[in-house]
Amino acid sequence: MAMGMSDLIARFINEMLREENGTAELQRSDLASRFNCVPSQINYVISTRFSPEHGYIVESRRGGGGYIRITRVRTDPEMLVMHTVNAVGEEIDRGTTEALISNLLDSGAIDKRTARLLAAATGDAALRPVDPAQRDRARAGIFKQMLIKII
Amino acid sequence: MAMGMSDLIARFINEMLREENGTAELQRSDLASRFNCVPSQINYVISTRFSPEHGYIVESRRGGGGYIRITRVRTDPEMLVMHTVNAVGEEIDRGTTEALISNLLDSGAIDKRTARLLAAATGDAALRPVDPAQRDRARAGIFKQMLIKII
DNA sequence: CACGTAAGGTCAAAGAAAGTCAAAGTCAGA
DNA sequence: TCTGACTTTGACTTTCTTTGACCTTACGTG
Repeated sequence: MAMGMSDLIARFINEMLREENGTAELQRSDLASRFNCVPSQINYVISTRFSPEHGYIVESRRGGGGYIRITRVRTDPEMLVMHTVNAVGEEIDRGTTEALISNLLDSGAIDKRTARLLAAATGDAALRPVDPAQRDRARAGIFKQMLIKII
Repeated sequence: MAMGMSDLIARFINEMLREENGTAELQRSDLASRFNCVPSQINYVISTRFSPEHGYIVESRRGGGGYIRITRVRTDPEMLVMHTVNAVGEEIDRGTTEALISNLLDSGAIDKRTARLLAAATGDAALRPVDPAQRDRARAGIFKQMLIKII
């Protein structure tokens, strides 16, 4: 398992989250010096792995006694899926679809296998036979039907 | 048996897969320099010999600490799925698709939920936006892509 | 209240991998 | 010998990470 600095930091934060079940409070410069990296790397890790889209709330305060608090929020999976269905209109492009799928995956609403299936069914390879002009409409139809049945 | 570069690389990867039973994580540029070839040749080997159609899942990440992970997923049920993939031609009608799906379900190759997803993605409701003349081709594309990724 | 110091925030540039694609090369079989 | 399939290469692209300079906000003390 390849592990860069950012992955190590993320793992550390996850550890904290697990130990204090669901919430981690840290000091940016502390963490940075513990890992021998620049402070802003902590922000990078947080914004790429603990963003709201990943299911976390991040609060912070500057100045003396400052901190960063990360809280894991568990959204109801069904709610999220329905929300996604409603977010899909008459048509949807591939990029947006992928983003929605990985949101669902990250938030735990669907598992990896399901994500792969959704991606497979709405991907370019699968839709190649469809007239490009209709592709986004077809994608929307397929995606929504699958999501509806997922629940 | 002539052994070109690609075959050697493939053999090497198979070795890794065997040693770490079923999963190999590699770094493209590393492997490339070990075999004195250009990095993109690794992609060639992977796409010709370790594709999903061959029964592998390939995941990767770019950037610092990037990697390519290949996982073998060959079991009996998967063989059946692959068999089904190969049975689907350029186009397929809804009835036949449903029959194949319930075959897979009956044989235990896929579970009920997966069957529902397959049916949802290839059903009339999902394909309504697609021009009727192209529908069977689209269905075939979607069905096959999903089956390939089902593993 | 002003101001110094101690946090954290932002952003963009540089660096590190992997991906894509098409041209050029090989080679076995008709 | 010709042709088509498979390989090899390399230029260019995209994505993710690391770093650092500079900005903003909160305390706490004189």
